[in-house]
Amino acid sequence: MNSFTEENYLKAIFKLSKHKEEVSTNAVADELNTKASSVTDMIKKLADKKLVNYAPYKGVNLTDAGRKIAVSVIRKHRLWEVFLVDKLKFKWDEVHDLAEELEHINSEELTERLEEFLEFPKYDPHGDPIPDKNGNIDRHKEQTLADLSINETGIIVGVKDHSKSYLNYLDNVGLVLGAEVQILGVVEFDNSMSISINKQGKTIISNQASKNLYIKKPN
Amino acid sequence: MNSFTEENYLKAIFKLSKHKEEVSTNAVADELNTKASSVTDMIKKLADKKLVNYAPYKGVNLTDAGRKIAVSVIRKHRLWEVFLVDKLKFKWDEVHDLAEELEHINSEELTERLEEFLEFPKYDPHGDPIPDKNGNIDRHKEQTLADLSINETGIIVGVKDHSKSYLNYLDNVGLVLGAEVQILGVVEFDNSMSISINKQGKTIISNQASKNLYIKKPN
DNA sequence: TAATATTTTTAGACTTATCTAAATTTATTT
DNA sequence: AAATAAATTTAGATAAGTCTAAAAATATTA
Ligand SMILES: [Mn+2]
Ligand SMILES: [Mn+2]
Ligand SMILES: [Mn+2]
Ligand SMILES: [Mn+2]
Repeated sequence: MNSFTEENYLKAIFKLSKHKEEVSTNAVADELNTKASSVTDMIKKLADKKLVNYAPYKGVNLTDAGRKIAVSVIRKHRLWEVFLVDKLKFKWDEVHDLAEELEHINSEELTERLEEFLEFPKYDPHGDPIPDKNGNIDRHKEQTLADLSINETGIIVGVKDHSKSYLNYLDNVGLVLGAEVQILGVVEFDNSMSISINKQGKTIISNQASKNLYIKKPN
Repeated sequence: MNSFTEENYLKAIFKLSKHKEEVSTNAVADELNTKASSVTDMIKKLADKKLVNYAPYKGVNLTDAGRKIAVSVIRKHRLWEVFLVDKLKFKWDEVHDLAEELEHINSEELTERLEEFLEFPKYDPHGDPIPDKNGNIDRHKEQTLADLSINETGIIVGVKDHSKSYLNYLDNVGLVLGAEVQILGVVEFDNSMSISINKQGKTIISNQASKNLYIKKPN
């Protein structure tokens, strides 16, 4: 068995691996709000357990065994978020911290029954794909609202930033999953956008806001 | 905030307090499968936090603050057990260990929404009363099946022993919550009983089995 | 009541995870 | 290629929780 802490390190390394093959000590320290020296210690332990490949000064990456654990923790995190939002009526900006704890309860039986109870959801409340029990994940489409040009339209399918403040802001302006957004104009100076939401009105959003919204082009 | 470990000690002391005002170091050690020396250490810490009253060699008991925490952990434990059985279709002998973990997730909001989602259950799957959010608990009726005499009838309302093997056995013979039991005979030698369950057939059960079943007399 | 047994506490050690400060290695500038 | 800067690792401490073995206190029994 692995401790909560070990699971959190594996999850952090997994997340950071999307951007770079080799993950640096400092990147992990930042992600987990801890110190580089603590990261070095933990990485050595994970390397002893063959959950990461590690060469001093060269960074880490996950072994297959490590990746399997990371994905299973992510699977549980996202399933619990669906439970909290769909069944307990939490809002999408309230569930992350609770899921951060629930994700460490290790019981295949529990996870599978929860998944069934939730009717096999494919995405969590933030639009992130839920890995299946074999560890397969839908690759996330990387197109954001900021990538669209004038007059183009997109459907919101996910958020990149999961912070309470961002999610709250999105709620307030109506930028929720499934909303249809059309670009009315882009300010060249700061890339802020003027948009319509579900063909309604005109809203100005910053580049900071638009580049954190995943969209898909409508069919 | 208190650690999982502290919460487990408080819960253990609460449970043992039902039988004796002052709880002994060894009793706690037994309950938690640990050593007396570890218990002494932890009790000192809990005393520093004013969660228990402690006099060396004299035993411990909970302060109001300590009791409040213990009851809130028990409340969460029992609510999660209801969730696991009612919603996820676990059997009553499968839920204890999972609830042991879930009970430590501290969020009033979560607990209250869960309780609402479950439609404010009064009892857990083993017939134990669920404390309300103010910490009030129904006093458990202390009458067991072993207390009945020939021809008397009782409805099963709870189990004292929560072990997998006992619960499993009860399932197999049909001694589940709500079952109506009538005493057909008692063997004086070992107090084993011959009973009918829901007016059906004749089953022999040991004193060990009958004294762990809580019953109420029918109206 | 004195001897013995039991219970409880203390002493000292170990593990996990963390930190600060110092040393080392790698990267970037001049 | 030195010198300087940045990143990373090591050294040494600390805190939580646990354990074994020994000491101290309490309870039992003769
Ligand atoms: Mn989340
Ligand atoms: Mn999410
Ligand atoms: Mn239980
Ligand atoms: Mn129970």
